[in-house]
Amino acid sequence: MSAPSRKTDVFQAIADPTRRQLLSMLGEREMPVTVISGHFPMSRTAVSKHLRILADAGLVKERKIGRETRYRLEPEPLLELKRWLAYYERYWDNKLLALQRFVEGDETDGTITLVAPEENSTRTTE
Amino acid sequence: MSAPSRKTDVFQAIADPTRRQLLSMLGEREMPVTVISGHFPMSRTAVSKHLRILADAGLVKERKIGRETRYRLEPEPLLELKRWLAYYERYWDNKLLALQRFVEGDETDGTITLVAPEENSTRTTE
DNA sequence: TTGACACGAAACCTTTTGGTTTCATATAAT
DNA sequence: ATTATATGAAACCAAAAGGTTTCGTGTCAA
Repeated sequence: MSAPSRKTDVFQAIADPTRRQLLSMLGEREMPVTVISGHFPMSRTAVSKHLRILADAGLVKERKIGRETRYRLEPEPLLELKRWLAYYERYWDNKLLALQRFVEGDETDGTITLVAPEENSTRTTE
Repeated sequence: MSAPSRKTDVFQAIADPTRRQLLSMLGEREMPVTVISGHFPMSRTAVSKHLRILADAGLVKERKIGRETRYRLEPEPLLELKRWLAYYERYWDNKLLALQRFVEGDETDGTITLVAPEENSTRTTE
């Protein structure tokens, strides 16, 4: 059970450039919101909302220290991305693609059936 | 130049579950729009728009055959994702994280400075 | 105990997204 | 020629995303 019913999809979470920047920033060290938001051209509240989305995806963890809340990277959910990507690795040596395109040369149904992960097994949004 | 100024961001392109499904479907074989859209609970036009977004991200290639347009997977842009992800691999053996958290034990500025890729080098949206 | 600070929640606004239906055009089939 | 098929473009719409400002609450400092 590597995807423990997270509220937000990892793919969705990393789609936003600001959030990717947040991740790389929090990978370096744990940081409180005000400090983090100092690095962005938007309001603290906006950054806070991005952090919430990342937290909902399990990509960051929060920890309260006195009056401040510190966030840090939680890389684990990225494994889902890694697994997804791993499926496509097989296309990177173009042999398989070359074969397929050869087969596709004629109109018939190709009969090759390999099933990709995701969308059938990784239904987190439900 | 692995990111030849694509119109759409790869991260953005794969954020949508329908589009991920499209990719896995087109990885198997080249297919015309009507056939593809038969597998989805939405209109052909909607699927067509998703295909356009994928094409703008370089993730699919189109090829006209008579009156039909066939689409197929173009995996290359996924390498950007792979590179991005590779950066975070270093966190998966938790040694680095453990070290950081140890350092973070006190309040001082940590001095550890490793720069993540993305957001500085990979500015496609501009 | 009075301020100042750190933060999230709420209400609100604008732009983007994901979808629809309708229409135009190119190609194939009769 | 005429009709049917395959597809994209356009106009439109509702909901989601990404922001903002304002307000309330908890915590630290004087």
